[in-house]
Amino acid sequence: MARNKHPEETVNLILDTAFRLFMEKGYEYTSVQDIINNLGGLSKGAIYHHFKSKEDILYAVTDRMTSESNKILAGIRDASSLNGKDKLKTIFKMSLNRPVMDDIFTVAPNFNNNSKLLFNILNETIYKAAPDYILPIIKQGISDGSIKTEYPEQLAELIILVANVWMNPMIFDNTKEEIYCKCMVFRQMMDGFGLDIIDDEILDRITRLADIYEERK
Amino acid sequence: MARNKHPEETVNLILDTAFRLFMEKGYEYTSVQDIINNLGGLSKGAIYHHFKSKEDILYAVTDRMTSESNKILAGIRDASSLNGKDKLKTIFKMSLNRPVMDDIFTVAPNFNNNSKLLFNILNETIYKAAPDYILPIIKQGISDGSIKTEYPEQLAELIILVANVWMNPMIFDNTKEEIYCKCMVFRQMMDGFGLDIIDDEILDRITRLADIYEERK
DNA sequence: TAATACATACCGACGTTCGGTACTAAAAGG
DNA sequence: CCTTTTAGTACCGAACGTCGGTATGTATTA
Repeated sequence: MARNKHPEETVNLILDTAFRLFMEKGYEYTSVQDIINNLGGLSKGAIYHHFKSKEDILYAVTDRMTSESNKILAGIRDASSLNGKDKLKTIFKMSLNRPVMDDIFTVAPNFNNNSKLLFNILNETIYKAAPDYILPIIKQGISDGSIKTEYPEQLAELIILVANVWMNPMIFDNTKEEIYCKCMVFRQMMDGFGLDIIDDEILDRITRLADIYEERK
Repeated sequence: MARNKHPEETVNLILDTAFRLFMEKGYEYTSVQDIINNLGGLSKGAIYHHFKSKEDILYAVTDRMTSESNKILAGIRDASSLNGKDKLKTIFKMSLNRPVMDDIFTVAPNFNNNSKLLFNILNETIYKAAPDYILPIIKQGISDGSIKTEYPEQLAELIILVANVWMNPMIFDNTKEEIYCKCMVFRQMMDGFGLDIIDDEILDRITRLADIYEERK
């Protein structure tokens, strides 16, 4: 294939293709040759020119999956008009209402045979999302009196772990009904921490997403 | 090496060696040849005689890790003298007081670069421990009035996921202090579900385990 | 003698490397 | 202003070493 004047287009093509294959077949069952064969003329050299390893491609793929989400989180975190508790509530609402969620749920990643991808998401959740986005909000909530806890770091971890991983219908392949039950248990958990922020609008949105995921199969 | 009259000894040797290497270097960075080199004379033929694949060895390793634990869980589940809530409490106490816990914590598995092992533990937790051991206890608790919930399946999942994964100091490489904080948040979560079963004895034992793990490094 | 426990030689597929080519854009020269 | 040079980038694809796995052989046991 001819040399591309805009190499970022080639990078994106590689990431698009790899993303699709990783989701369909799993990371370890997708060979570099598989990616090449689905690239439309590009060669092995092209891939290893832009990425230093197959694993490097996976990192770039997960980065692209989470970066947009993280931008939204940062925006809410840095907003000045809300107290801590309301910021948490806004986060749940906003991250569910992103249009890209429909896309991701339509692609329907297969986390079976995809331990590496799940591991990356888990690490991203615990070591980035929790300390960088949720923790500052909880700390603000402690200051402004809207949130009460002695252990903000751990509360941040637990909330985002449960929300991002356990309640993700793709990871554990849940039906709409199971997701609804999980939401209700999550609400009870949050209420137990004095965080009465899961309302019916959020419940509706989550079950609608689970619906999209379920219908696709 | 000469043929062993008791082949289960060879199987155990392979499992011991593989377990150690998987923990030290991670599953995917341990080659079958690595295992052979640490086996003391045994060859590839021996391994593929007793196991059908490298992945099969991993399954056997994780099975051995969880089987003893599961026997204890089954014993408590099937005990007739306790109500549901007390069974839950007993489970937390007993699984922490097993002597084998000290061993596992002294080996100190490395879950970095070990996504596949973590994935297996996660699956074991959600698809076996939760429905087979925790759920029956919660259902009994609902019958005898000691536990109240509308969503027993999801409550079982959440409790055992948080306890087995999030609060496991090996998985997220926590210090003793962090584990103590996690326990306190876990206690608050359980209290929120009306399950006031985490007492000071359990807290002490957990932090002592985290201590053993921390000192080893 | 049949089945089992292992050894050895070998296979194709894999991720990665590397010498090389083709193209582009900017500098240099006319 | 147009051409030539030059250096750097985008990409190619054969080759390499290692991997998980298999086929076959051999000695031991029941």
